[in-house]
Parts: sequence; C-alpha cells; structure tokens
Amino acid sequence: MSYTLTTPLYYANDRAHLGSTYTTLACDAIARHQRLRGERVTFITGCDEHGQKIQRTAEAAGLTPQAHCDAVSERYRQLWSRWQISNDRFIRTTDPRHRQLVEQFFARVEAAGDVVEGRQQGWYCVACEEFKDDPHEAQDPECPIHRRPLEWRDEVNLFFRLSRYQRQLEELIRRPGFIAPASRRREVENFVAQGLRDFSISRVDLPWGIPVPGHPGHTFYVWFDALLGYLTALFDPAEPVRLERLQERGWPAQLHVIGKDILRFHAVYWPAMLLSAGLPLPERVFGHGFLTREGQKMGKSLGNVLDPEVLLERCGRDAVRWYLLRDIPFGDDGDFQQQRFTDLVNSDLANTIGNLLNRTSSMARRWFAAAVPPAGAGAADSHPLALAASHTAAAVGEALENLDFRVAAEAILQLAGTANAYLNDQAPWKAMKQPGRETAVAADLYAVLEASRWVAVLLAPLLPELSDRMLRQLGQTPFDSSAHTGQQTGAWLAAQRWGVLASAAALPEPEPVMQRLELDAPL
RNA sequence: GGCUCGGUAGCUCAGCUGGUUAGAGCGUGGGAUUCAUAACCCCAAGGUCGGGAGUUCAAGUCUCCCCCGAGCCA
Repeated sequence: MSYTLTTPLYYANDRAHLGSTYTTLACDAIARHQRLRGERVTFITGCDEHGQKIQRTAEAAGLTPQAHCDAVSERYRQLWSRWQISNDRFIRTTDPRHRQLVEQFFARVEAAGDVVEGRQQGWYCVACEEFKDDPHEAQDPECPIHRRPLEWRDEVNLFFRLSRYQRQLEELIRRPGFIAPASRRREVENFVAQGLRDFSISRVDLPWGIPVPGHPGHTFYVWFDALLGYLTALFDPAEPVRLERLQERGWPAQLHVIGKDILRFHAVYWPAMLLSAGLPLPERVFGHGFLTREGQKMGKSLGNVLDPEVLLERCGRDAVRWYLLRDIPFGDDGDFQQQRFTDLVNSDLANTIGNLLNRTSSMARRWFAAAVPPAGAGAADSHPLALAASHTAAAVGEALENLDFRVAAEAILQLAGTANAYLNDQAPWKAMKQPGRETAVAADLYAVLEASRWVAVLLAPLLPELSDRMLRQLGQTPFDSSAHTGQQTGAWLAAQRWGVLASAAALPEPEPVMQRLELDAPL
C-alpha cells in the first residue's frame, strides 16, 4: 500500500514561522507512523513561489523574483532538514517540471469545457491574492485582514467553471471523514450551499507566474498553480511529468494537512479542479488550528513572534515536538506557553519516561552483571505490565490513525507511569537486601525493562530521536522511519510483542536520555 | 449583520444519547522512599461547569436570550 500526504506548499514570500513548523512536524509524525506500519509513504512539502506578492517583495529587496524564491525556499529546505523532517519530496512551483504539469492539467480542464473568459472588476488585495466584495464606488477601501489599501482591477480573466460542480461537491463534503476535524465541515457546507461561483484562474499583466497556453498575456492565478504542486511533487525528479502516470505515483493523496484558513481552497476548489481533469480526489483534508503565544496572537507589530530556528536552537527537537503534539489537540487552536512547555517536557520526558529507563537500567546493571536480568515470570504474557503494554499499543495505534497525537502521547505516558508505580510497589532495592528474592527481583526488573522498551517503540513516530536513544540504551536496534531509507519491513509492529529483550544481553551504561529543559530567559 | 466552533479547577483538557458526592495530567501543599535526571510513588487543597431565563422529578449535558474568544461568509 502507498500513503501520500502533504503539508501546504508554503508561500515563499517570507521565512517559516511557527505555524508552518507545527504543520510540518505533525505531518512528519504521520509519515513516520505510516512508514513504521509498513506503508510506502510519499510525504510532500515544498514552496509556492508565484504571484504578485512575491514579485513585489522581491522588487522591494532589489532581487529578481527567482533569486528571492531561491533564497527563501532554500531556507525552508534547511529548516526542515534541521528539524529532521522526513519529507520524501520538496517541490517548488518554479520547478520547470511543474510548468509541464500545469500545462497538461490545464489542457484537460480546457478540453472539459471548464474554462471561460470573463471580465472581472473590483477591489483586489495583493496580499490575499483575492478580489474583495467592496462596492465599486468605495473610497480607498482597505483589506480587513491585511490593513492595506485595495487596488482597483478591471481585467478580462479566464474563469474556471466551479458552478458546474455544485452537486458533486455537496456530495463530497457530506462524505464522512473528507473534511476533518468534523467540526469544520459545517463551515464549508454553508459556503457551498450559498451557491458556487466560477473563480478566476488567470491574471493579466503579472509576469511572475506560469503563462497560460493559448492565452497570451495571461498567467495562472497563484492558487491554481500552487495546488497542482501536489501532483508535480509525485514525479521523480528524473522522470518526465506525465499526468496519465499519476495514479502509479501515489495519487490520490490520503491526506492533505493544512491550516484552517485555507480549508476552502482544499475542500472546494481543489476537488473541483481534479474532477474537471478526470483525476481522483484526495481522501481527507485536515484543517488544524492556529497557535497563539501566551494568549496573544503572534505578529510583527506585537514583536512576539516565536522563531522556529530559535526554538530549535534552544530547546531541541524532542522537546518541541512533544509539547506541540502532546498538549495541543490537533485540529483545535492552541496556545504556546513557555512555563507549560518546560513543565511538560521535564515532567513527561525527563522525569516520567527518561528516569524510568535510567533507574531500571541502573538496577539491572548493578545486580545482574550489567545485563538484562533472567526474565522468569517477567516474560509472561499475563504479566500486569505486559497487559498494560498491549493495551497501550492498541490505544496508540488507534489514536495515530485518527491523527489524535494527544491521546497517543497520553497513553504512552500512562504506560510509563504504570511501570514507575510497579517499581515502587515491588521495591526491588529493598527486596535485594533479603536473601532468596533475587529471582523475583530479576523478573520484576525484566518486566519493567520490557515496558520501557515498549514506551520507546511506541514513541518512535512521535519522537524518533528519543525513541532511538532509549532503544540503544536497552541494547536494541532503533527504527528507521526516515524518508527513502525507512525500513518498511514491519519491524516496528514485530517489536510490539512482549518478551523481546533477551536475558543476559548486555545493557549499556545508562545516561539520561532526556535532559531537563532549563530556560533562564524567555524564548 | 448571518453562520460555524469554543467558553468546565491556577494551566491544558475529558465529561456519549440529561440521572448517585463534576474527572485526568501539569502546577501548588503535605507524606513516604532512596534504585534513579532533587527524580519516582502516595495523599490533599482548588470548580455557584461564561451570565440569565426556561423545559424536566432531575441539566455541565436540552431550548431561548446575552457576554467573551477564534473563524467563515456578507
């Protein structure tokens, strides 16, 4: 089976912010989970590089649009690489192959009779790249979102006949699971119910875009071009772009993850475009929420923007991933609070999970020749920790399928908590002082080591690096869920069996797998 | 202006089709312990469930109005 998922193609107007990082981290966890399950994954991200806004930003910086995009997209690429994002593809809409794809796609849409000319007059926001509904006679109207003056436009554009797809889209949107979370569905339903209007797919006098074949002077509207980037990305960079081959390359996508602000484009315009071109539709569009910081919207004017590069530098990947995935319900809006961030990272990762492994490993080494103790009763499937582990695995699997990272994380945490409590109940440090209890202690420690191993295994999609360190400390081979080299062997599922640790196998000297986070200054 | 989604302990959230003293984790306070990253384990305090009215034997849970936040459409 293959599993294709995408982040949005981020607009190359400016560098990455926390929101795009959040989206990308979540997708990374999904991609890794699917690889670990044995799926052939194509995880797509990239940059959307056309449009008037970029052209103007480049001009203002004294650069050509291409040079500007080269710089911005390179910065994205490097950022994702530093976050160890496991994307298989990074597509840029200025890639020459993308132009081929757009041309092929447009030819289909045009052949379907879905392209018509129309005159468009109105006030236009360059930042939104959209016409606004302000009345024609308005004096100096402003964009309510960007607080910038609107520009008067009067042009003949090409329109996509969205209105023809009214019925089909209504049906699609009703389909359970297409729009997720379900709470966002109503909004789109209402929008469609108002009656779909054709939308323009070209601009005139905008050189920074892909020329529309057969329509001199027109370039494609940036959204039309950008969405198609998901398709271009599926082709191997070395192979020619051929729309007929799309389905062999992993289309349709199982999942588009986006911010809730662009839900309409993905749940309405995009499916209609695909229908017109005779291509299958993505299975699911997931619109997640936005992040605020300490209760306030992040913005340049407030000067409270949290820079993902700074965050990475000062806190590390595991900590940030954990906080964002474990504390913010995926789909809802969330608030980044520094105190809570450090509290959770320290409590969950360092104290509960890290210390569990550390204390157990240290006892095992001390009393059982630096090795995994004889398993005895600890290897039994009926051991309380074995039962807990298998419940946890089921819960984690289900939660991850539902993209509910928070529930998955909590389940893992609970397993670690159960194991910690078990240790306190059994108190091996006391038992070891009594003669004849050595076998029982060995079994207890074995079981707790196994539980720790399960914690590490289940953590692999969410926190690949911490999982890695834990498994090494247990003398196990870590999982490879990265792009391209990801194992896809089912090793991860096979590791979800009680009793994998071999008694007498050497245990490396323990060192803390997770440092506590001490932030002396605000981020 | 119309619509959507939220408003439950200091913080983040659970509470299905209405039904015993409203739950969890973090944080706070206390206890116990020493294997461990001053960690782990146990216990406790903390809520008039945004406000008001209504339906009902019974409402955080249903209806209406209002307030606040986020968003969609005008």
